[in-house]
Amino acid sequence: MLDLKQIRREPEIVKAALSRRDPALAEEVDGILALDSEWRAATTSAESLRAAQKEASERVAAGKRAGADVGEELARLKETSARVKTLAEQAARAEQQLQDRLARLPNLPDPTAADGPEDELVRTVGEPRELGFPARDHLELAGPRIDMDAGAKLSGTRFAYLKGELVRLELALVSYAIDTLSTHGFTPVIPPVLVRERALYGTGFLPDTEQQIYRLADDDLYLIGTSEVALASLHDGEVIEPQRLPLRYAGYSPCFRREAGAAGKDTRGIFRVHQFEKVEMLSFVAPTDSAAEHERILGIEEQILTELAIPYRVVNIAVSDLGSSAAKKYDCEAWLPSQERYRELTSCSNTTDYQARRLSIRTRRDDGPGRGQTEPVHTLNGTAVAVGRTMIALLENGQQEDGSVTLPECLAPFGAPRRLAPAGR
RNA sequence: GGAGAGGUGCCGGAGCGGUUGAACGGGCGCGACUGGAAAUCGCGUAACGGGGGUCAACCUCGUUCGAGGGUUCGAAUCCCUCCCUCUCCGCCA
Repeated sequence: MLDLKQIRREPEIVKAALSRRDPALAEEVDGILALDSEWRAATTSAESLRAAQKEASERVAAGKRAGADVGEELARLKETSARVKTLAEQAARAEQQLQDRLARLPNLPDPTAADGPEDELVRTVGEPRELGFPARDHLELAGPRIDMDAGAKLSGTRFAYLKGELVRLELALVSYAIDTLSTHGFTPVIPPVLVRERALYGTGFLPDTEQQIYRLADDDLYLIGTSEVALASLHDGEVIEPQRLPLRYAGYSPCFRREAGAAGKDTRGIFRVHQFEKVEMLSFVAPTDSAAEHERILGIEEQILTELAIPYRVVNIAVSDLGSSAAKKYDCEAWLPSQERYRELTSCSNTTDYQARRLSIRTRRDDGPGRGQTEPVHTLNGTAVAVGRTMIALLENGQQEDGSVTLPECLAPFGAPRRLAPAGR
């Protein structure tokens, strides 16, 4: 949610910023401003009449106590009451419309977010290995340890069974990620994965990406597509005193995505599936600190990729591709030998005050003008390890000519095998 | 799932339908007293929204007693729906 006061104060700046995403948004801002003045006019008249009503009401109460006849005043008040009701309804309707439109505006892009239309390459790290033999993809390397047929039979397309050593590898990746994040000050969290609408609205996934989200029809609950939803909601409605910031959480959860509209895309293997495990970072920081925190989170993602010996590159996502809540986003893309290109593995976003305003998560300004006043915190999120895709990258980059896979040393202490045997036929 | 109890400010805890934004107590902050402290006394102690303002301080109006509706001139107080907490029974990893 954008700050309505900012839209009033500097509409041209807001329009210019939103136009970077989509020129049509500037008009939307004008529409919102018109609704805003309508709402404020209605509110002012409703409230001043209500003030008069309250005052008269007190006179009635005083008169009754004194034993006076208040019949006439009561009749007048009855009429006032009806008018107040009408005016209040008008104001409420205007406010509802305003809020609905406002809620659909995406976040203002950060000035340093890439202009697009292409993402901007930030850096490339690590050299793709010269294999010297034809690359196998992750399904060939995994063999029966990834069972797509059984997954499809059980649950449909884009579901998989993971078996044997790959389960050990998955658990090790998760432990390794949690361990690494702990050293960076992130508190491990296992959140609920079924949430109410508010959590999705608050994080900006609704009304924006409705078609991506699984809903339980009978219970008014949704399956989260990322633990970001649950973690950002952890402080829903709170005022966090500035000395408690930053607050950092490492969420571990399964993630569920409908992948509607992705038909025919990445259909092979577990690159794009309806359910996967992920360890996610989420930070709540003072507004002045979010840019630095964003780089910090990116740094942790890069540390993990480096330790896992996965060649990758970092891109600054083009404004037109930003999700509605992000002001700026980096993706880390891993080299996949079988596709001979870089594919998205992790991602981190600075959502500034967009989610915090919707979820009413505030802190207090601790100096300067307006000291002691509450203002929304900034929230940021980033992938530590998206297990399925990380596994793909490990398999493909660690593959040997005989079809075996060498796995990185850093996972061994967490129970991962050092080597995967070639897939049996 | 069945039966019952309950949700009030930072906390505890009152509250005949009418000066209750909310008694009383505690906590916290400031001040007085003190060499300093304790004790004591005094003052203060919300969020959100509208309007005004030298757009800071501040002033003013409104909303908020789990949430949303309703009754009423007037609701923390009455009615309905939902959410949450606790106790007992049932079921269960």
